[in-house]
Amino acid sequence: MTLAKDSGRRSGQRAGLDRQAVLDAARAALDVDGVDGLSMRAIARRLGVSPNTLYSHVESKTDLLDGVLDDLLASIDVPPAKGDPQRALFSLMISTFDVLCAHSDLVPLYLARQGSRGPHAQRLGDQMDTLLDRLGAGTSTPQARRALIIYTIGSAAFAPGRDAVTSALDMSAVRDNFVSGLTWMLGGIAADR
Amino acid sequence: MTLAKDSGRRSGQRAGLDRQAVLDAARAALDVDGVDGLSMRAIARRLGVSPNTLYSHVESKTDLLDGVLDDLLASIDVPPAKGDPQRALFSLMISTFDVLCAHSDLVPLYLARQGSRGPHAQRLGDQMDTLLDRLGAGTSTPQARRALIIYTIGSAAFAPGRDAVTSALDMSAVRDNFVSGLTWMLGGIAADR
DNA sequence: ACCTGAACACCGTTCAAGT
DNA sequence: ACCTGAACACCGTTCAAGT
Repeated sequence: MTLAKDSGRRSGQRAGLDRQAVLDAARAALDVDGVDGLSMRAIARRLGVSPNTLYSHVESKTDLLDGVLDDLLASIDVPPAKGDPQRALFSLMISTFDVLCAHSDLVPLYLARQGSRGPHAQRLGDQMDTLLDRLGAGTSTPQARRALIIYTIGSAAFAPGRDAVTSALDMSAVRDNFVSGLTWMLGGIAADR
Repeated sequence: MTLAKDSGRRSGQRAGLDRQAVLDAARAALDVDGVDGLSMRAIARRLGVSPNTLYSHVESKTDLLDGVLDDLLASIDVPPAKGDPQRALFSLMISTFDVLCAHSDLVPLYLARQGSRGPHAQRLGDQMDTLLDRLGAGTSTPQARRALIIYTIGSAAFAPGRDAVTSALDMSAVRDNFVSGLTWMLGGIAADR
């Protein structure tokens, strides 16, 4: 029943973990048990290891959450900066929304730390900047980027969570609503040019 | 030093609390210690009462947070629905942003429960609806309301927290940035009419 | 009805010690 | 360097009992 609780390991014996293994276990815990599964002790249990060994691979719970989050952002496909920049921005933000929505209960924790500074978040921000420049946002590119990020992350946080009773119809309404707001905002940005 | 820890009360003796007294203590704890002060045990300590007596006046911690939040929203001044609806919406959202910003560390908890359904939140939503109708949003009024709420709450969540080292200059830049996005979004909504 | 002590099942993190 | 047991200082909540 209890999976690998007493693994019979003595003090000096290794379990063969590294940072990525811990992050992977955290993601698995998140997928199965939601944000409640993201406790140090639950992750350690899942790895068959005592809670404090996580600190050999991760600085703190905050550090772990940052890692999980950036791993999540890795699965956003960044479209090439060709063609209509407004269309490209549109699909980039929708991709981000979809990925974050799949873990909407994690997003408020994300917000609490004011966004990640991980490499994948950086990559997304850079791509947004070049697209906004090409759209003609000019000197207001940083403000536009920030507004789009806030709206997208906020929308994902407001999306129905994993435990909510939500029909596919409700979910598509939420998505349509996100698209409406995104259209308004992008339209406003483009009109300023 | 420890304020009213052992108050010498025996089992049957009342402390004279009611729901509002608990909510007030919670707000005081929030103002002094930030969101970390918002634990049942810390609030009880502040009231000189044992932790479990809070459950005589509050259903759960979630219920308490809802109460604190709606008390906060009460201090948003809702402008009369006269004059230019776009200007009125503008100032309504900015008032909301300012109030939420004063407790930006609370906002992610707010988001996690997808907004409050308290009486004051209701009042704000109703006012937004009438203003959006007067702006000519028509059938897209619900989407516009939702987009504006998400952007405003998200912006407050992203505002620098109480412990961050933030100059007044940074804070006003954050506010200016919020205004930029709000302008774009309102412009987009009005242009659809 | 309101409050108490005690308990339950948890947290994140640190520390000394073992290999 | 990686892992352990034990401990510290917390959580939210429930339960039986007292007035």
